Amino acid sequence: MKTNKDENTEEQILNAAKNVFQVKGMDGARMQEIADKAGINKAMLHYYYRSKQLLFEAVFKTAFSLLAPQLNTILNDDSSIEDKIRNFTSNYITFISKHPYLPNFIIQELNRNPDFILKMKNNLGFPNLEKFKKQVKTEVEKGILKPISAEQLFINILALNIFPFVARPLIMAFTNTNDKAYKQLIENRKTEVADFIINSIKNT
Amino acid sequence: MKTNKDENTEEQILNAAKNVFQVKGMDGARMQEIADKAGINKAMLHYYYRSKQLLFEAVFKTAFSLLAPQLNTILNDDSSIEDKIRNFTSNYITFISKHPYLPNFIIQELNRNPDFILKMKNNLGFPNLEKFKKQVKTEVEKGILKPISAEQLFINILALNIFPFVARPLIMAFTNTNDKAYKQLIENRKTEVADFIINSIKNT
DNA sequence: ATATTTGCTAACCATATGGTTAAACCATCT
DNA sequence: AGATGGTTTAACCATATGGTTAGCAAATAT
Repeated sequence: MKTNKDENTEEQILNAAKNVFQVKGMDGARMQEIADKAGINKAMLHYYYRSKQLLFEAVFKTAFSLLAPQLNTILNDDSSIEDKIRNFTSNYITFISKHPYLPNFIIQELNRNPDFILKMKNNLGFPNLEKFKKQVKTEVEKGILKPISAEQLFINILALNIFPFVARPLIMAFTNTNDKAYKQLIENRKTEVADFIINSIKNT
Repeated sequence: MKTNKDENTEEQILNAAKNVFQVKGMDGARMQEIADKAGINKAMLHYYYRSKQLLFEAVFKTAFSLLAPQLNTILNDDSSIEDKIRNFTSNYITFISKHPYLPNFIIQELNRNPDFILKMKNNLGFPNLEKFKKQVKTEVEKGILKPISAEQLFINILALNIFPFVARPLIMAFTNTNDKAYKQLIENRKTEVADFIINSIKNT
């Protein structure tokens, strides 16, 4: 019996859980707080999701499945490496700006429990580097790009895009910026990061 | 009355606390586990450090004061930007390889409690960008470097060096590498990251 | 030698927390 | 109307957890 109201409750729980888990992590999150945010009784959490662990996994999976497609953009379309980098950098920073807790949440929880990613790997749509590797190799051979391994390039792209969100408090302290200035700094990166990468790898 | 034995106990606690806190974080750490690892009674933790919070702060401060001097290397010596980047990249990756939990610990806990860094900012030896900024400006004006803001360059350097340690489980999954292969990949970055950055910013 | 301070432990405490239960509620079907 | 079955709640439970206390042990001072 899936009335509207039922679906709402389940979704409300997931939403509240998303907020709490992403901000406080598995260990810091409290079932009571999730229930309060969802505006329901704590017992409902268990009615719908059985346990904290399962509720957490539901949140983690939706978070991860939000992030993965973004990566596939750069891996699986047919444009040139340069275009891919420009597109990805701009899109990704825009995307994360709307979900600023996402990368940190995923990275943190994977460090807490590295085996967790094995469950994700089986999912359809898990990022796969094969096409990207071939493409980098081809463009290097053609002399479009300077020699670089696809893995290292991929890591660099991720690092330059994701790190400013993950290490935000640290960087804000080092660079002496407030929220507004940091937002601007991130905004600038939408094009600067791509330029930075392409400057480095493109043959002239 | 600081006998050897006393100092040993206090240090043993700090050491055990370091291990537990760095792996499990403030929320995931248990006082009992710290006591067990230190081989002493739980009450001793409170005898020496009063509360979990204070013990945690002691750990955090030592961790942070281990990391900060590394950053000052790149900021405050007199070599050229290029040399700084080469030195820093190699040294930093070597250093972190010996303390792999450090960056993630600091980043995670700062996200949990951003105000925490204010306490650090007052410490002597807190990284300061002023000299680095001037130097970048000078080298850009001289035409040695392509135009880039010192802040963005600094963020890029940090990102490329630190991110592979922070996001290790994620990257291992994406690139399909095991522990050994990942270690090699990191090893290669000691020079490749510097090349990557310098390629990007140096005028030819 | 004795008193005193310091280091340490076992037992205990109050509270927080994830989870359960029994009963109430409410919509739908007969 | 009354039975049925999914949904929701208040009250409850067992355990984990940070923290405290009273007293012992050992070193230091007198």
